[in-house]
Amino acid sequence: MTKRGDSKNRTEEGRRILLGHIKGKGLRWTKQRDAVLAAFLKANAHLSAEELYGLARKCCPDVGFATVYRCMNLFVEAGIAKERRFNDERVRYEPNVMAEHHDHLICLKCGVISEFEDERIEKLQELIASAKGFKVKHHRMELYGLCNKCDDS
Amino acid sequence: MTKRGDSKNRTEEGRRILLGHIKGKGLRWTKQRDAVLAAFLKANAHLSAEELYGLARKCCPDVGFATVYRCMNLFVEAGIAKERRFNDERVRYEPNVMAEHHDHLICLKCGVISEFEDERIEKLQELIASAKGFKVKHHRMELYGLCNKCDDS
DNA sequence: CTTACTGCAAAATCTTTGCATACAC
DNA sequence: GTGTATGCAAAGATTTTGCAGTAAG
Repeated sequence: MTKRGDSKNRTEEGRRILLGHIKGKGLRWTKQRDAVLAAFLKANAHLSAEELYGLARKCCPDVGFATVYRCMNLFVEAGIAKERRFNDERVRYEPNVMAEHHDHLICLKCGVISEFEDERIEKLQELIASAKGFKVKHHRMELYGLCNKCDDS
Repeated sequence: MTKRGDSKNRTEEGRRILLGHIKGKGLRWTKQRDAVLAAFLKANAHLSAEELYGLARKCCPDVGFATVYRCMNLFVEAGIAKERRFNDERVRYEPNVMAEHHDHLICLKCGVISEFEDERIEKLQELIASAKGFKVKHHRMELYGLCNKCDDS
């Protein structure tokens, strides 16, 4: 069992949080939202809107592109998704359920995205920022390079 | 005098490098390229294509938008400019002449972009990456927060 | 029944490209 | 002269929005 919890737990927790957000705001639960949510949480990856559109349509063919975007914006608002943009490409969405803060390693060849967390980095950032009179709210740290597999070949 | 050299030196060096690149490839030196280059190097900031367009037109009114983009792509190719995209906004260009590697602090309120360099960060990155079997090629580290001025108000 | 949600297509935004003309070399 | 560079407008790519119909509560 990973730090993040298994896929089943995450999916249940994600649905619970989203339902709370929806009820609290007088919004509605629809089969499209369910399809996009399921695709999003099951994958546990950094998917683009296009990829989510493809996945969601597998179980609910009448999902439109706009709905995927509207869903993802809703999920971000509800706190269960985070937007990421690596390598200046399109936005990708990352599940934010039962997840700790982390940064990313991106393989330039195969595109695999790996996550890491390092307390020393967090502390150094505070140090550097305060030396410049900045108060850090959030940060972004991405390491681009070659993963084990791609470096060999 | 800063680490980066003063604006005059940087401009001369940038022009020298670009001219070398242009001659080497059989390209041509035009007044538009000169105008965009001058605007870009004089500002020494993180400007968008739109901002560069505005500046370049001041001394050369017949510069088009497409030319600004074409120029900036050429400058990146020649190695005198770097593309940056903060906060998922549009691309901004940063002079890369007589400049050391550095990372950025971005104020969320006033948008000011400050640069910093820290050897400890670089070393930690290598450490973290190699623990994951990654070989780092480049990285991106951005701290978002409030600068001195904006935190007070 | 009320009004939020949807799909579609059109718009917005940023960047690149095609084309005929202008101009370095 | 030859071929690169330019401006313009049109096309691309990604994301958002307007609208009339659909459906959740």
